[in-house]
Amino acid sequence: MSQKASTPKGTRDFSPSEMAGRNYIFETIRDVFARYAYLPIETPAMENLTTLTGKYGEEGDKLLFRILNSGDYLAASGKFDEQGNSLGPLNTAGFTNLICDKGLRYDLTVPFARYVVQHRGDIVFPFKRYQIQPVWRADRPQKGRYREFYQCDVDVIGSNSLLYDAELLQIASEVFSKLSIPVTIRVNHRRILAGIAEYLGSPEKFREMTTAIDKFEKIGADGVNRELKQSGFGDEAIQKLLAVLNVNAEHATEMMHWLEAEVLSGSETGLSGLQELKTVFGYLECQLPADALKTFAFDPALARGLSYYTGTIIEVKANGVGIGSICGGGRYDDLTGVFGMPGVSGTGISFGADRIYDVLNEMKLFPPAIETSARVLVVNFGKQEEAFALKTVSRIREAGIAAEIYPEAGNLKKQFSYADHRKIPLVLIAGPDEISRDHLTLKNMKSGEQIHMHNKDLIAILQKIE
RNA sequence: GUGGAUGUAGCUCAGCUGGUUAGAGCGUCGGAUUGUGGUUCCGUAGGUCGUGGGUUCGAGUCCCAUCUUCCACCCCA
Repeated sequence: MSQKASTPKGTRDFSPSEMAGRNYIFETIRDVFARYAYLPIETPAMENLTTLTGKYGEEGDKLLFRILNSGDYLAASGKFDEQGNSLGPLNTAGFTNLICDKGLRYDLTVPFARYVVQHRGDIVFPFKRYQIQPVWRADRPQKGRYREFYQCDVDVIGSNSLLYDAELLQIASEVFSKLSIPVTIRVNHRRILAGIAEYLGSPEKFREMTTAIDKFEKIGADGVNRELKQSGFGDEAIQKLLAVLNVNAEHATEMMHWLEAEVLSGSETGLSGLQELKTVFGYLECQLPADALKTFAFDPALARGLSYYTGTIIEVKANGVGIGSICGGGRYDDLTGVFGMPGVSGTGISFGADRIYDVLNEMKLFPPAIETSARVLVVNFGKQEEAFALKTVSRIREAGIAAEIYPEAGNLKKQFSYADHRKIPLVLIAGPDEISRDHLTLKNMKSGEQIHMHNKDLIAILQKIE
C-alpha cells in the first residue's frame, strides 16, 4: 500500500530551477554583507524552549514549533495510565512543558543574542555578524507566508553608534538595488512613537497605540479611530493622533520639523528619538547618491510588532507587489539582558529570502542567465568514439568549464534536444569524421553556427567564447 | 487560533440543473529527419476527478469529514 507523497503544510521542495533563483538571492545578499565586513555564523535549528519563549509576546509563543522529548515521559509524569486516561489534573501548558523542552527557532535574532552571551569571552565588540538560515513558524500559510522560510540577518552588537543604523539602511538599499527591486524603505524611531503617546496623554497605552497606527495604511483613518476607541483613547487624543498621521510632508526633513515643533516639544523621549533619526539620515546623505536616498521615507506611522525594538525601526516593501514586507529590523537596547548580559545595545535587519523570491518571480526580475548547468555538452557517438569523448570532456572540466557527456550513444536529435532543454549553449561533436582527422566540431546552440577546429585548439577557443 | 473560498492529465483550464467509454491547449514521448535542437506536420502515452465516508438505480457534479493551496482577521520575512 503506497502512501500519498507530500510535504507538511507550509513547507516546500525546491527544484533545480527554483534553486537557481534562490542561490542568486543568497549570493547577492551574502556578497553585500561580506563587503561591509560582517562575519558569518550559524546556530542550531532547535533551541531550548526557555531560550525562545517570552521573547516574541504571547502570540509568538503560540507560533513556536515544539519538539517532543523522547523517552517514556508519560510514565514519568505519573499522571496517565496505560490507556492514556488522565489520573489527575494537569493543564495543557504544564503538560507541554513536561514533555518538550526544545523548539525550532522562530527567528535568528534571539538565537544570536543567546550566542553572544554564551561566547562573550571570544567576541570582539562591536561584533558584526550575518546569518542565513531557515526559521519556522506555526502560522497559517498564505501567499508569501510559509511555515519554513529563510531569513538573512545582519546585526551589530555591542555598540550604540548610529553609524551602524545608517550602515544597515545602506545595506538594505544596496541589496535591493543589486536585485533591481524597486522598494520603499520606511524608517521610524520607537522613541518618537513613545513621544507621540506622551503627546496624546497616554504614555501607558504605547502598545495599543502602535498596533493601531501600524494598520493605518491598511484600514485607514476610520479603522484606526475604531481601534483606538476600543483601547480606551479619548476623542481628543484620537483627533490629535490622526492629525499626525495625516500630515502630508514631501520630505523627511519637513516632517521632522513639524513633529519637533508641534508634537514632541514636550517630550524629552520623543525629541531624543527624533534627534537620533536626524543623525541617521545625515549619515545616509553622506553615504548614498540622490537616487538611492529617494527610496527612503521617514514614516511616523511605522510601528513594527516585535517588542524588543527600542530605537530606529525599518521596514522594506517592494513597490507595486502585494507581498508583505521583504525586510525589516531595528535597534534593540537590551536583547541580551534576559540571558544575563545587560546593557548591550544592538541593531540589525533581516531579509526574507522567500518573499524576495516571490517578488522577483512576480515582477519577472530574475536575470535570464542564472539557470545554466553545463556550458558544453559532448555528443556521445558510441563505443568506438567514447574514449575520445571522455578524454575531451575531462580536458574541458580541467580548464574550469562545466561540461558533460550525453549518457547514451546515437540519436543526435535526442542529444541536441537535451542540450536545448538544459539550456546548454555549446555542443561539441566528436564523431568518426572528426576523430580520424583529430578535429572537433563545435555548435553554438543560440546562433546555430558550427565551427571546425583542431583538437588542440579546443580549450583556447572555448575560453574565448566566454 | 477564528471566518471564508479552492482542488479535474506534468502545467493552464473546460465539464450546463446528478445520466453511457471525463475533454481541450501547452508540455512529454515516438515518427516525418538513423551526423544536428529551437519552427512545422503526423501520431502516442498519460486521469484513484485531493483523500475517506454518505445520499442515489446512477456522483467529477449533492451532503459530511479530512488534507492542500489561497483570501480575510491575528501576526509577520
